[in-house]
Amino acid sequence: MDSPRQPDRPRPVTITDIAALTGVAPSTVSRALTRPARVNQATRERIEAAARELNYVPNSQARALTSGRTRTIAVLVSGVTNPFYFGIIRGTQQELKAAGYAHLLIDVEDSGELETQMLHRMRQSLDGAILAASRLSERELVGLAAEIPLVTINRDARGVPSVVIDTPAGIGQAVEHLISLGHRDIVYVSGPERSWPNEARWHRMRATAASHGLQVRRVGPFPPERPSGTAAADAVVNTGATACIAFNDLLAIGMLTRLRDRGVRVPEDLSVVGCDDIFGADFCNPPLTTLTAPIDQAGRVAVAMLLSGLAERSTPHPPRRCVVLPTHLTVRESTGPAPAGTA
Amino acid sequence: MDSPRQPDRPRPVTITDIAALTGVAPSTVSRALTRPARVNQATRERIEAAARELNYVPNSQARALTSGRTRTIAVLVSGVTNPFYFGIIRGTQQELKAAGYAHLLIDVEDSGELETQMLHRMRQSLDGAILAASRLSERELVGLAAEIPLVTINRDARGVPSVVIDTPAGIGQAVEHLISLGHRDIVYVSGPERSWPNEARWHRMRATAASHGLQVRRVGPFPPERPSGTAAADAVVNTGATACIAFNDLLAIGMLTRLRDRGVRVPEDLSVVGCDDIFGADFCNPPLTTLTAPIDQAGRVAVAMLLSGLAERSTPHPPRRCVVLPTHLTVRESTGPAPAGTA
DNA sequence: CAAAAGTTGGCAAACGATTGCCACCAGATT
DNA sequence: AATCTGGTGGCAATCGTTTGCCAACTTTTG
Repeated sequence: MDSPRQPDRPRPVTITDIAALTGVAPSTVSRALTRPARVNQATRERIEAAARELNYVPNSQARALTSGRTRTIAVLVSGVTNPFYFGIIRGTQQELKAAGYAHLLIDVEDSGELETQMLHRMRQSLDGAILAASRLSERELVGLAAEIPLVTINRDARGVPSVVIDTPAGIGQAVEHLISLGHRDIVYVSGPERSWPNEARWHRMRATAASHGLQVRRVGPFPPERPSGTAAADAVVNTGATACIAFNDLLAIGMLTRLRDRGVRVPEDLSVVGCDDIFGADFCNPPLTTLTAPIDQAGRVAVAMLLSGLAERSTPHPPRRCVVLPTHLTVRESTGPAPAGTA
Repeated sequence: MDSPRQPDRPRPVTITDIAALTGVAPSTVSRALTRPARVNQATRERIEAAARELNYVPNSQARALTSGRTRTIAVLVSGVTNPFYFGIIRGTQQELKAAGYAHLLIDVEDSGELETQMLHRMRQSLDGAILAASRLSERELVGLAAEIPLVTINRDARGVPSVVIDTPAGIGQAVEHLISLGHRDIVYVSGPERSWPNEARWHRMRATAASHGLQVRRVGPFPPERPSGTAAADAVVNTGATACIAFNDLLAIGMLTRLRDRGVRVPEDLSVVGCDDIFGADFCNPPLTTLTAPIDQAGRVAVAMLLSGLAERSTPHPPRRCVVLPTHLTVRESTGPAPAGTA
């Protein structure tokens, strides 16, 4: 084990080197650098100077070994294809960088298996994890949360801190918007059936419609991707409805493309509402009326919650928290008055 | 240091636990798990069974400490806002996951400072890094490459392996396309002046035009973001040109929005070409003619190069490689015949 | 002035794994 | 029968850092 590293790459500087240079013990160097109050100011300054001079960088693996903390947080997303997650990634990245944590990105590709497995395997290298759009059951989630500090996004599970974007509330606004435009026949274009937000959106839509004495229908489920918009659009056209709310913008944008190809005019013949207000929702054709969600903020808040939870460890029972972020309806050009004939 | 970890979180299983359970020495367990040929088959099977039973997961920090390898690769992007990097992130993520490496995401926000600093600080926790869109000078780049294995994307520096997307070749195609449509006055909408691809695109555009006896102009520089499209559009309109090629799609899409607001018809009054074919280029209004770049593939190839370089370490001089990925022009609806009056 | 209290620094034992070296034991070779 | 060889397994050092404990010294206090 003389030199497992490259011959051309110099051995990194260690606290022992600094100790040798300043004539103190390695332990003193360690303390000077991590608990400044623990050593004499003069000694500390000598050590700091030497560290700077040698261009010392602490070895985080070695540090993690004793301290148990790695200053690394994993962010699990399901499919890096979906622009929705870019907000999450951006938000978490910002906040983690600011706090001096590393950002480990994991794509679990919609697989609960992969999700559990990855988290389990990496739990020793992580201080915590953010689960954006978990496919896990409540039981699995709680089990994992016992292994490693967790915060979920858009997935409410008892006992696991979470950030949820209140799209359902926005759905209420969207339904009111459509009803006020004279629509009486509105369908929901469903996303993945086992997705928590999907069900929440559908329930709220039904409830709001019911409070106006209307019934709503549902088509799908469709994978929440652009290509599925084709089938979704066709399905909606077949229902004869005058308006629809899609599970997310990706699906809605896909539908827009198909409707245009079929010669169905939006919003004259059919009004379309999306969810999330992702990149592109404002410049598609026509610009999409959608539920604007504070996606970046969700990522930032999730990180903040996770880190604050890490700080106040070993309290009797960690304060279970759930932050709800509001959404609002952004009206653009994909919604309009109901066609006259059907009023 | 009795128990630095949480009281409620059980101490993870170590090779010592397995050793105790099977009655062998820890070193034997280590060998059974990492060099199966080195131990007797019977012993190995007992150890493997025990490991499985105890649900053993090796501690990667400890492993890294002796081996020097962390199985972690950093991906540096400049601004997670730019959809171009979505592709890079996706591509690298896929390939890294397949190879069993962790994906550390770092946003360096267009700052060369941050880039060097981050890489320098993390070099001991990384097996290598992928630099997408580096702002570093050639000298800095070569210096860093001596510290840690590097592969750059779209940044050609002598001695540093790189993947470059051959957008300049595509620019040639785009210019031919515009000339064949009758355009004689084409301007380049410049991105950041110190960006390597920006200069490469501009040079190729000028060269291609020159070979047809045409001169081209240049406006900018503009930050390669959507909002800058407003200023860019105004600048192009002022030139009186009939066609333009923008540094990237983000800028082009921003221009489209502005042109529409100003009542400038695309492509009737002005043809617009973008670069990259990012998410959204196909559904904006009008759909954008652009240079389709294999972005994901660039990420995948970069990872493959980096990892293969890692494997064949300690060869006298690492084979300097540079992979060039082709692009092609995707014609959509933002380009058309030059206006009659100007022909 | 002695005892108590507070500072400051060093020793050495962890953390969990890897690995060079050696010892032991078969079986093969001479 | 003595030696060699190859296959197995253990010992102990090592990676770089942290931290409990103690010793030495300084300062305060009664």
